[in-house]
Amino acid sequence: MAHPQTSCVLPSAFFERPVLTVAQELLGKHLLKQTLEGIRGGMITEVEAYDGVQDKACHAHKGLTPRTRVMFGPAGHWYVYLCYGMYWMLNIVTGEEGYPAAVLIRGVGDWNGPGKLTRALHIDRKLNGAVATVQSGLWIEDRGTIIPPSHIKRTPRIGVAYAKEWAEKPYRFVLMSQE
DNA sequence: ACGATGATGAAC
DNA sequence: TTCATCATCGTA
Repeated sequence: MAHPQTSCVLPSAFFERPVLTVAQELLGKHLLKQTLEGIRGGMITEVEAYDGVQDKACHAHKGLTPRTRVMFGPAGHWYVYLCYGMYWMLNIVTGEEGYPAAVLIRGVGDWNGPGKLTRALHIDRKLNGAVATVQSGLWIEDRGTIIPPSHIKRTPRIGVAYAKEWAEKPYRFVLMSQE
């Protein structure tokens, strides 16, 4: 049997698609960070989609501001912001340039929760606006894992009750654990 | 159930 | 310049 498929760094074209498509397909991919101790990371297990100015839960709902500028830019760049004064949230920009959308990475490997994984991987504002490449030190790889649609659970997003009807949309994707 | 903790955007 | 709000988490 042939050697298992080699790792492939996701190219920007992967992210230049509708945010719901990208969010779903990010499950099973590997988030990797270059640290002083070497390359660390794990499989992406939970994500949320934030979709344009019409999405009341999306920061870009307020329009183009200094904070949301990265989301209006080209796909494949990191959008990192501080939440509740303590936790860094990691997002990857998707879709066409000028259309503000991004995927929030909420679960990686054994880290459950968006603030825990950024703390573990030392991800902070220095990566805001950077491109997801090996050179930038934070990237995503396809290691050949196939995720059947039946292993993906869709639910409303977490912590966005203020978004009214948009809070109910099933924009959260969770990889169900398998034995 | 609640406090830590600071950036953000809007109001004044 | 002040204010309410906030895509969270650990402790109680």
